[in-house]
Amino acid sequence: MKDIAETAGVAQSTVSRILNDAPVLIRVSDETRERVRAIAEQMGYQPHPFARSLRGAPTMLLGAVVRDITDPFFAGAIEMLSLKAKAHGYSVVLGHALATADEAMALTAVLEARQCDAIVLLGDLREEPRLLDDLHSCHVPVVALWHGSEGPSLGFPTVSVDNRSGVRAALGHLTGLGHRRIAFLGPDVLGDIREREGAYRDYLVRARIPLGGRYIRHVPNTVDGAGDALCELMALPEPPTAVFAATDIIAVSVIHAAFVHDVAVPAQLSIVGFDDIPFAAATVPSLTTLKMPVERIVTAGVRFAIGRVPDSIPRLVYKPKLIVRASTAPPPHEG
Amino acid sequence: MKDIAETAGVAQSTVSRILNDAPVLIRVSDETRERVRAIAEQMGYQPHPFARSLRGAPTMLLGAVVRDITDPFFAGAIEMLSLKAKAHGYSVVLGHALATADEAMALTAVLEARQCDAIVLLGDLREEPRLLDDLHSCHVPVVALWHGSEGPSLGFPTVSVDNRSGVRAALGHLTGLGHRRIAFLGPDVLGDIREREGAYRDYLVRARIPLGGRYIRHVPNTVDGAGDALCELMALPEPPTAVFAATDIIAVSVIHAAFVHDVAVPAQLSIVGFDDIPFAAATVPSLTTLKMPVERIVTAGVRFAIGRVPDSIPRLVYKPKLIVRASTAPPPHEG
DNA sequence: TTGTATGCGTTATCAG
DNA sequence: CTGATAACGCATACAA
Repeated sequence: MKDIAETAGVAQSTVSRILNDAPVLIRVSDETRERVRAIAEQMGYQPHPFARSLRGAPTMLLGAVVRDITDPFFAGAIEMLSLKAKAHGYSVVLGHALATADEAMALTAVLEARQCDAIVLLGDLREEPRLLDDLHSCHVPVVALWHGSEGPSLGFPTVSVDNRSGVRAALGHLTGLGHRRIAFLGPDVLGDIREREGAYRDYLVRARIPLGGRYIRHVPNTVDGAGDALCELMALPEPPTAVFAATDIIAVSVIHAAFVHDVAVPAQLSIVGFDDIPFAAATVPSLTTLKMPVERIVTAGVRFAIGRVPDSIPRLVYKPKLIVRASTAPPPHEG
Repeated sequence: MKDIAETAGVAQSTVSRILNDAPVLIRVSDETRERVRAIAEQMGYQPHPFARSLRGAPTMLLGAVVRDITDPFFAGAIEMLSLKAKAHGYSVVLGHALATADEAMALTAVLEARQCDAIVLLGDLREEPRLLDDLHSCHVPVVALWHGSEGPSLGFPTVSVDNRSGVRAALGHLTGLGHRRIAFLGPDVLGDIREREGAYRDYLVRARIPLGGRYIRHVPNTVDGAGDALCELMALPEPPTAVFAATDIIAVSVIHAAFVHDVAVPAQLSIVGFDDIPFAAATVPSLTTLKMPVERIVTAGVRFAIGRVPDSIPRLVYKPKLIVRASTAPPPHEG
């Protein structure tokens, strides 16, 4: 910018004013303006954001701390975040919260994130208390996405999916088909998933299907995590006729395990997932699931992140939508 | 830092020296050092990276431009990149190169990336010539991952998978099982994928299986992209007995389409993919595919990105590994 | 309408 | 051994 000022024969401050479209209060002669603009263009001038932020300007950086980027669901969420952020001129820098990371790493992630204008948490990070503590003592706004809508407040704005509504839709679909022995498979973690389990229990009680938790199994959220659990369930004297999987990944795992163990889907066992990841449409058979309102959740999150900080600590919730595909059917006739 | 200098009653430059472990040439009295360190600790001092980089220090930021974050394969690659980068103290900022983005957006991505110490390209970006041009006129090192190992040089270091070796392994496996009518389904894009198609053609010629490209179909790299192509192929007078899919995503699409159209896998049709995404182990049936040496490729990429710039423009290549699962079997008997 | 001067947080240089 | 000062690139209050 100094160079361009010299070339144009004006002061550097003038250049700054012109290039930043300074308030109309300060009028610059059109002649000078044009000349400077032309030279800047020709010299390929690039503003240096760091110098700007040194002066107190926002860094236009959004920190994203993701529970697991490998999870296709979060990968999609990140893409959406990146998109929405860019729409506001922001870029996304990745922090990590890998479960395997020691606490020092979590700390580092935050330190590096400190120069962001805001931090977006994706997925339930309550397993990293150290990180959350750090975040609380952080001056930038923090917003938590998919942390679950119930339970004690985290201290920052939260926007989640309406898990109860989703579970109602899924179980309503299954009971509507005639199912009564409906199993639940989900990871044993806090937050969003736990809420789905709670909603499942509540629904059954209210629908007068007293299972007493016999059909609940905790499995890791991986594509090969549900095999053993499914075997156990199908070996019961009264095996379930349907499985509600807390995530599509688990649903995929169940479908695969069912195939391996010769359990016909959906003839013998119906399966419902949660998330509607891209693969859900391409499983064999394709998966009935709940479509996550990703765009709305991310949009709201970005608004909280870069908008004015609200006085209260809002908790937003959006409803998922049931997508009926080929993995659900009426239960087999009692034999 | 000014505060801590005042509190300690020393000059701010002294603090800087101490906190940065300045060269031993300059010795600071242990007493002062300890005192300053203690105060810094207690005041929770955080260095401000932007101010540092203003002075010419590296930003410790790695720009990642990825073709499609939603692609589970790239999601895994990004995670690995993030991991390896952090091992060297770097963070990753996301650029986007969505196919739908207009050129201005691609430009923006680069501009924003300019303050990174290096830029890592993931996947073939040759469809964004504007972006590549920008990158060439960029001062920071650029390294391209998964851009393919053949064809004209991009002008920056490239590290890719050995597509020919992978294709040989896959087709060798299929021909070893007795297949001769092997179809190829892949996206019609340049780079890595095109190389696989070329290697497929070459292999068949050398194996004296003259198909003349009758079994080649170009399909989008999506989970629902292969349906029509598969129908066409199976409707041929001599339908293929095996499909080599250029990516696991396409393979998943083929498996699903086969199921929908009552084509038995692998009894009637064997399928091989490429990448070994996590889902490949959980398809129905599980997918025979080529495991991508992600860690080695990313490690090499990071080395090029943050290491000394080599005088030549290296092109590294790592071999994938065939993983035989349940989607391949001998072809059906000719009826 | 434009130029000068200052400061943001650091580090490097030079003087003390 | 340590303090003062300049410089990095930019924006702005103030002077001309």
